[in-house]
Parts: sequence; C-alpha cells; structure tokens
Amino acid sequence: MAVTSGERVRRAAVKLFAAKGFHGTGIRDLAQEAQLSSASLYHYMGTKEDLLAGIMRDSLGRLLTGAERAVAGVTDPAERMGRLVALHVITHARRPEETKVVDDEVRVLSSGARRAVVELRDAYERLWGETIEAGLRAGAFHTPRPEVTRKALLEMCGGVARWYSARGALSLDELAGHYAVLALRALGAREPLAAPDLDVCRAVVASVWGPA
Amino acid sequence: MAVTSGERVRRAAVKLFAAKGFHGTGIRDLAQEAQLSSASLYHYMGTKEDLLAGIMRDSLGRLLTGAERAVAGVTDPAERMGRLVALHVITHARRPEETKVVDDEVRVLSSGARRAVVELRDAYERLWGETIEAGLRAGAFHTPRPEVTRKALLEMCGGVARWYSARGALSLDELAGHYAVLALRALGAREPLAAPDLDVCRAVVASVWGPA
DNA sequence: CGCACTCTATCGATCGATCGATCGGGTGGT
DNA sequence: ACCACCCGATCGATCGATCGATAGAGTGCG
Repeated sequence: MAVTSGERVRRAAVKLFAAKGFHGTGIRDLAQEAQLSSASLYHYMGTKEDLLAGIMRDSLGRLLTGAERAVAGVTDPAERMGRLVALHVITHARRPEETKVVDDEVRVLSSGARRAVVELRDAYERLWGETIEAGLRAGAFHTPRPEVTRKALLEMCGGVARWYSARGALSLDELAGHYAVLALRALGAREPLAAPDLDVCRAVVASVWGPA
Repeated sequence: MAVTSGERVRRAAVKLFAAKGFHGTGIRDLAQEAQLSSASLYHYMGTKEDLLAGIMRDSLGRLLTGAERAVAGVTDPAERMGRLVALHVITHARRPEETKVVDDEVRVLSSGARRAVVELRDAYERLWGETIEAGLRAGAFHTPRPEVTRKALLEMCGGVARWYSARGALSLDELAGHYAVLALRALGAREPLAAPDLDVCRAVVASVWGPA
C-alpha cells in the first residue's frame, strides 16, 4: 500500500482548499480527488472543518519546529534573521498549497480550533520579533517601529507562495538568498551582507517536510 | 435618499466578501446586510459573480488611476517609487475590505471577468516594474533580479490590509513613510533616504476614493 | 383634472441543485 | 467473529436564482 486512503484524503484537501478555498471545495470534490466515496471520507476526516484544522495545525507546527531548528544555537542576529527568512521562503516555495491554506483560511475556523492555530502563529512571529529586537540591541539592525517591520517582512516572505513556481528560472537557493538580502537591507543591517547558511535551511526543511 | 439601495448592496458585498469570502457569503447574508429581500438583490447586482467582478474592477481601477496620478510628471526614480509605495499602503490601509477582495478572490472569477481584472493588475505592476528598471538604469537602485524584488515589495505593501487598524497607534503617514523606507532600502537606494511627498499621495487617495 | 399606462423598486414563495453529513449494509483480512 | 474499510442511498438544510405580484411614482392624453 504505497499511499493510504487517509493520506489521499489529506492531500486532496490540501490541493483543493489551496486552489478553490474551503467554502469553494465540496465534499464530493474531495471524494473524487481522493478516489473515495463521499461517505468513506468521514471514516478519516471527522468533519470537513476538522480536516482543515488538522492541516493547519500540522503545517504551522512544521513551520515552527523548522524555524526553531534552523536558528538553534545561532547567536549572531543577522545570521539568525537570514535563516528565519530563508526557512520561511523555502517552506513557502516548496509547500505553497499548505502555506496558502494556513494563510488564507484561518477565518473559517470556529473559535476552538482557531485559538490553537493563532497560538502557533503567535509563537512563530515571536521568534521573528525576538530576533529583530536582539539585532537592534546589538546594533546590527536599525529600524524604527520594529513590530511594523516584522509584519511587513512576514507578509513579504509569505507572498512567495502566491507567485513562485518551481518550473521557473529561479532556484530555491537564489530565491531564499535574494529574500534574505531584501530583509536584512530593510532592517538596516550593515553592508556587506553575509548570506545565511542555506544548506542548513534546506536540510531543516527536508527534515520537517521530507525530501524534495 | 441618503444612501441608495444599490449603494447598500455594494457596501454589503464589500464588507461580507472581505470578512467571510465570496463562497462563504450567501445571497441571504447579502440581503440582510443590505436590508433588502434576497429577490430584490437581483434588481441591482445581476448574478452574485457579477457583483464581485464589478467590485474588483472598480477597486483595481481606482488603485491604478491613483498610482498614475501620484507619479505623473515625477522623474526621480526614488521619489516615484516612494510615492507608489505610499499610495499602495495608504490605499490598503484606508480600504482594507476592497483590497482584500481584490487580492483574495480573483480565483472565483470565471475566465471572462478574470481576464479584465488580471489585465488591470498587470498594468499596475508594470508601473512598479518600469519605475524599478528606471532606477536601476539611473544608478539609484541596486538589486539583482528586479522582477523578484518587485513581487516581494508588492506582497509586503499589500499585506497592510491584513493587519493595519485605523484605531492603532500608527498614523497613515507614519505607516506609509515607514514602508517607503523599507522598500527603498530593499532596492538598495543610497542613504540618506528622502521621504516621498505624502501630502500628494494622501490627496490622490482622497481624490480617487473620497475624503476619509 | 382624471384616467390609463409604464417603469422602478420591492416582496413572499418557491424552484431545482447542491450542501455537509448519516445510515445501514456490505467486503475482506486476521 | 470481529473490525477496519468502503459504499449506495438518502437525509434535512441551504444554496443561487426566478417567479408572479404589488405599491408607488411618474407620464401622456383627452
């Protein structure tokens, strides 16, 4: 059994939720994509919303653990920041569907599941915020209103999922490196900018999401 | 007659599409919000999709004319870029609902209406792209892969609609000025950075969308 | 003026289709 | 004999959309 039915359901949901949105995806669409009857779906997914919540918790969890692993033990603020950016960008480029679902469908979650997802996202953003603050204290960064800069950079990097195509001319490393430059420049880091360790970031993404 | 029924329908659609998405908003939701029966809706909106398409065309059109007005006659690339950023940010901060609908619901449009919207968006992005290219040629900007930088900056600035609140501590001018700095730094503009003419940008937004 | 007619704006009722979800009944491996 | 897995049939609710009808504000004519 190469791919289990449960796995097919999960993949169908990620694909369709990303492409048509939660409310735009019907139970029968999911069943067809997963090659199952609509009744059999319920053996795996609970409700449709449970399925969405599971995807979001899982994807956000992987993003968060990935970020923690990528910066573990790194003290230099610029290197930390560069790695956070690269990990974020690589994740969004390699898994645009999961990240689109996470970014666009929070609003459909009812309050219970919403709280868990928002908590994960806040923990993730806190990693960015603390790194920026540390860089400011160390004199490595220079930006007023660091919270605004954090929001801006997160939106910038997350946008990758909306336009990057793996079939394009740009490699993952070029993409991630370029975004790291943009972010560090925006933060007012001193030139010349050192590129973050992309090998580590790529490896962390592979350890969290599986090999490419 | 202070506000016509047609106007109420339009406003209800903008509000609900932004908050719950196109597929998450029912005809009966629209009717209740617009204080009309669901049957009367059809006197004004054509189909539900026509209503969405109209909102998107109108909002994108205003953004595009605003941008053209804001940079008309301006030759200095940094000033042009700063104005484009400021106009974009101010628009997204002042009309988060319209811009959210434009940014998030393109996928539900059927091919006919989709084409018109995508064409408008491409024309808008071309304005950014040409300004960046001009800045590179003039030696005012220094960035590899300007198309990637353009995408990144557009996503960064558009993200404002997802988090900015007019009730927060940040004024529109501070917000727009801050984003202009971030964008110009990312583009590798020479410090010290001159702030764009925010008065003009604010006035243009008011001329296109009405006074605040 | 008064009457017939038209047009806009609105409604309650209802259409066929589709929604998410459930039920009871298989089938096949252990 | 059990249990995980899967399905056809079907549920009540809701979907987007349309129906025929009405109230009221004009409009043209004798």
